[in-house]
Amino acid sequence: MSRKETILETATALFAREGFSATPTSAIAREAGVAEGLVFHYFKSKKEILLCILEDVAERYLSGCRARLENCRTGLDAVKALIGFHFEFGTENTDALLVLIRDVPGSFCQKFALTNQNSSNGMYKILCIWEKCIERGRRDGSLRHDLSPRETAFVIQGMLIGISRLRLLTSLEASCLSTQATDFCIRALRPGAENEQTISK
Amino acid sequence: MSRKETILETATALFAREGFSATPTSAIAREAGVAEGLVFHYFKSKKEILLCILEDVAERYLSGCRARLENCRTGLDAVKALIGFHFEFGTENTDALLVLIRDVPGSFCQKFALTNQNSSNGMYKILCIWEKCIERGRRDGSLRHDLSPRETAFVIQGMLIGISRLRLLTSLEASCLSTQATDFCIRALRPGAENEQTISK
DNA sequence: AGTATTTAAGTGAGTACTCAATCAAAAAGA
DNA sequence: TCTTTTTGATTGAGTACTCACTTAAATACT
Repeated sequence: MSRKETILETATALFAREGFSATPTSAIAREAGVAEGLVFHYFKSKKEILLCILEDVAERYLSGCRARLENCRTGLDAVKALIGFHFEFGTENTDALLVLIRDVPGSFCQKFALTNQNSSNGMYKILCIWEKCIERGRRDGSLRHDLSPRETAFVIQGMLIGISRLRLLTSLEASCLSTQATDFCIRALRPGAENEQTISK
Repeated sequence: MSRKETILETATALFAREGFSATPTSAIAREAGVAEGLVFHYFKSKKEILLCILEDVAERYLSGCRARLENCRTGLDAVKALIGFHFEFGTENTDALLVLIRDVPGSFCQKFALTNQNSSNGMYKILCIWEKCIERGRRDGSLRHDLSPRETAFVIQGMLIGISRLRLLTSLEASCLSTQATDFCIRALRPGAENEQTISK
């Protein structure tokens, strides 16, 4: 592993544990076993380290989602595949995910906000993937046809990140959570009794 | 409004916007229109300000939940009431909620972790409230009887905070989200087709 | 030799927090 | 009632320290 990679990985672990602002670059260098100057040789600023971590994790998450979608016959299959992948990814990338959960709502709000539907925005891309899944399921009949794709996508995405967040804060075992969350979603999305569906409040 | 309250409110707004670690006490004092020393007259440390904010919001959320539960006949009613309250609370307390979402996973992890099921822990108390709702709904038949209360509570709580988080990051209108989330949950929790329920993956 | 990597020793701005000193108003004493 | 004492609110300059980042020299590689 290159020095640069070592620095990135150390920073990821520290940002996950202490948060971005509370982690000094001196600590990153110390933990990585390099001089502090080297950190600034590879990254022009501390913020760039964070952006690098976030870009990396977003890209891996996105490509993982796309890979899982390839063998899906129906929209329902796709939903199951994406949820399964989400929790798999979460258990294998706890640190990176924690950084995302902790520090994205940070001073980077403008940059990452979904309001500017910048196509370079990872979160927005994932929302679109979910949206397409819902639409597909509606068409092929594997999901309820009274779902509104955009809002449903929003609910699911919020739910998945929220559950991961809660899990990371409580260190509950994930295996069970993944199936519970999947079942929960499937029941909410699968066709059936669409007319009783007006009573929300 | 007393000076102390002014300081607390200013700190809440700044922590929500910039994050705890990235907000200097000097900024709190400046924005609140007081001398920096006064901040430390009322709070013995910067961290104590954060704890004060978090305790306050947790307490208000909890008492709000309890109040809403009083007029509920069934478990299903309770679920609807709690979800409705969650989003109401979120729109009226965006700043405090943002602080919670941003800075609870912070250096306070031990303090707030659900693993130590400290009864003074707000998050744990809310989880318990949800658990009781599920159990109640199972008994009175308004919710599926194959739900496992603890895990379902976990999924719902994660979902609610996750959706709020996503909303705060994207400033989407909340009214629609509340009903969407409620419908989603109701469909997942309401009795019906319990035997098809084995196929999670 | 010459280029790329790595280091140690800075630098100055900014940090949380302290403290001695005012000031106004309440409490106590006459 | 009028003075004296005490109290708590408030200030802002000061302290010790940490921060992100720089620089110039040393080391390793080719």
